[in-house]
Parts: sequence; structure tokens; C-alpha cells
Amino acid sequence: MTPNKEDYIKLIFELEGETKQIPNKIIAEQLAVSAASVSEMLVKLSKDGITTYVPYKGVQLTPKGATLAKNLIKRHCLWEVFLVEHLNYSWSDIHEEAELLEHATSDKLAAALEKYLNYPTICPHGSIIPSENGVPRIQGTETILDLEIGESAEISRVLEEKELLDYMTEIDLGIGRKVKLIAKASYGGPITLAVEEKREVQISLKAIEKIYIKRIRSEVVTE
Amino acid sequence: MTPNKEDYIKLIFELEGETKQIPNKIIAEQLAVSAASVSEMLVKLSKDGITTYVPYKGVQLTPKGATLAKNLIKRHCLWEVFLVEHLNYSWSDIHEEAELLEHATSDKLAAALEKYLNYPTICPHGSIIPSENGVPRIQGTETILDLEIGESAEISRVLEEKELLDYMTEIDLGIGRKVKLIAKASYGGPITLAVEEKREVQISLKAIEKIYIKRIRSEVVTE
DNA sequence: TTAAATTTTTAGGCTAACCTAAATTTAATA
DNA sequence: TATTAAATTTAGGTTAGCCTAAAAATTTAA
Repeated sequence: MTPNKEDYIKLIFELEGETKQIPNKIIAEQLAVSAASVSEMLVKLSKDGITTYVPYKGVQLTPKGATLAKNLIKRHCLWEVFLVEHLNYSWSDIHEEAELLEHATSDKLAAALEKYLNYPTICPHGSIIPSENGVPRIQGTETILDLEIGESAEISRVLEEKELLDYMTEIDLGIGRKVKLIAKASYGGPITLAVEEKREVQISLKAIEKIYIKRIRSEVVTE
Repeated sequence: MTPNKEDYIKLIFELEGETKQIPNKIIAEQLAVSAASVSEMLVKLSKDGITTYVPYKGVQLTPKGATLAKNLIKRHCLWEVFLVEHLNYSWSDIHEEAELLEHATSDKLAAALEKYLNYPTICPHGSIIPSENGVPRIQGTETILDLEIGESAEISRVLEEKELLDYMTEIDLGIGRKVKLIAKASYGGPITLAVEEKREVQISLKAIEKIYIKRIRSEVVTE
């Protein structure tokens, strides 16, 4: 296995290639690589038994490939946790570092690191860390936009976008923070939230889509 | 810079290429690569301004190359310290892991790691960690063989040889341990040492050559 | 359902590192 | 010093990944 192949495998998994057939185009875009390169690589991965590839139709992970992908993502997440918890990194700076480190991580090292970090279950952005025992890894898909006015929820996951992460740090908004939807401005204007029942913050519609939540209890205000 | 080039640079430095002209043959041997590959690479490194290469004569690091090498070795050492101090690795298992990690370590990460480890000055095998401020990095060159019978010293550095390191762990001999030379068996037989004035251990001549020491005080027994 | 647009594949090339085999240079020895 | 031995370079080839351009397949839309 090479770092390059690993990147393809991880991406295919993240595009849900465990259950769906992923078209080449998306892979080419995400990896910033030509379509020709993708074709070539997918043939190789399939020869390795990592994917099944139907030319012109798309690629899908085999069980072996999915396991591999989960292991890679796990290593990535573990390094992210390490960087934040021990090296004082901001959650907006960890992705690139982890991207490099994950390829240099042996099974033994991954195991030792996991133990050292006390078996974390989520990464600093709130994603569930894949585990061997095959826990489903179902992430919530609701964002703050799915709340009614007055309803509360807990921030559970944020998509990795440096600017957003930095802004959230600035206004002290992170995983686990309780927010209440106060108002949605019309014409795609910003959303107003109350954080921890206290201060209010405003977030753009575009950013809100990247912030996933977990409902706490039915606090829909029904006057 | 690529991981491959980095390996060449580090090796040349370790062969004292900062001050001497290193012949290709040694590099080929140590990297387990053909002489032809070495020739090719040395030309490339010289084009990069990292080495000066005189065909048929050998290669030498430029100041730029030496700085680069020291940075790489520093990253290597920092990871070794991390593995031993935080992940409970044995000092005999850290070299290969660090070898991989060092190539995946950004300047920022190296700095954060160094701070986290509290600015260590030696690696787990006792080698001095290169520092920016250009501390000379002169390692002692005396081994236990240079002691007189009855003389004491402190173990300061051990060359990385898995079997030796494991044996030393087994007999609880490590960096900083005080040893006294008790006896040298004739005909290349084993050496007997007293550890911390207490228990005695025996070490083969071959192994002794890899254990460097720092004399404590003039304790030569002059009866 | 045929033409146009999109996606994917194939063909042919590039670079970094590696290799072996042959040619060359340097060093060692008779 | 001439010859042999050792070290090094050059020549020509390989693989992994990438590329562009052209050809083929598929999808969309007229």
C-alpha cells in the first residue's frame, strides 16, 4: 500500500463507496487529479482486491477495502485528537498534519496512540471514529436549519472548513455546545442562535449547513 | 524535498559528511541501494545545493545540507522520545517508527512536539539531539573498553542494535547507569561489569563496543 | 431517436527512484 | 610501471502516479 492509494481508498469510503458506486468524476475533483489518473488507479485498486470497478459505471469498496479505509480514517482521527489535546493545536489546523501522519502510522503505533488517548470515540470535529467492532458509524444528518424557532440542540459535528472552524473558535462555539435557534433572517440572511441560554451569535446560512446537531429534548415552543 | 532525498541527507550527515567527503560505496551499502542509484541521487542533491559532489571522489554536505540534516535528525529524535515517554515503547522498537514519522513532520509540528516533550537534549539511546543554536553535538567516543579494571563510568549512549538494546533492557542497563569494569576475559571473552556498585553482569566484547560511556571521576584503582 | 454534451478510457509521455550490465576511472599490487 | 581489482559512472529499462489529447461510451435533450 502507498500513501497515494490510501488517499483514494479513504476518499471512496467518505463518498459512501461502501454501499454506493462512485463515479470517477467526483474522485478526480476531490483529489485534484485528472480523470485519466483516476481510471488508471481504480483498475489498480481493483486488482488489489480493494475495490470492484465497472468501467464507465463507477467504483465500490470491497469489504477488505472498507476495513482498510476505516483503519486509515481511524489513524487520521487519532492524530487529530493528539494534536488538539496534547499539542494545543486549534481544530482548524489539524487536518493537514493528520493527513501526513496517518500514512506513517503502523498498526502498533495506532494501537499505542489509541490507548494513550484513552480510546476516543469522536474526532475534534465531532466525527465518529471507526472502531474494529464495526459500530455502524451513523452520523446525525440534521443541521441547525432543521430546528424550529425556539428549539434547542447540541452541536455534534462540524464539517472541516478552516474559515468556519476559526470563526466558531472566535465566538467560542464548539462540539457539545448547546444552542437555541432564535431567528432566521429572510432572504438567506444570517441565523441567530443563543449559546448555552446566554449570549447570542449570528451565523451565515452557508456556514449553518456545515454544523450538525443532536436534539436534546423536545423544546419546541408551542404557544 | 522527498522522503528519499531526506534519507540520503541524514545518512551523509551521520557519516560525518559535514566535514568529510563520503564515498558512494558506503551510502549504497547503508541504504541498501545500487551504486548507480547513489550516483544519480548525489547529482540531484548537488543540483539542489544540498551537497557538493566530486565524481569518483565523494560527496559532502553544504551548510544548507547540514542544517537540513540536523532538522531531520531532530524530528527523528523527538519522535523517539515521544514513543518511549508517552507511548511506552521499548527503546529497541522506536527507530523504525521514528524513521517513518520524521518524514511526515512539519516545522510547526516539530516545534509543538519539542515543547510538549519539554525540550529534550538527548534521544532514548543517548544521542545528542541537534539544536538550532548550533551546539557542537560532540558525542563521547569512549566505550567501556577504554576503562581500566576497577574504573567506573556512566553509560551515555548506545548504538542502535535491537538485540543489544533488548539484552540491556533484560539486565536493566540503560542510559545513565553507573558501571564499573570488573574483569575482561581473555581470548575475546565477555566483560564483567558491576552495575550501580551492586549486581554484576556480563557483556560480550562485540556488544561492549557499542556502549559509550562518560567517565565520572578518576576512580582508577592504583594499588 | 438522433444529435449534442458529458464522462470515461486509451494512447503516449513525464518524473522520481530504483535496477542491471557495460564502460570508465581510480587505486592497488605484481 | 603495467596489470588487475575495486569503485564509479553511463546507458538503457522498470514501476508508480501523474499529465494531455484523442477516441469511445454514456447520458441528456432536442
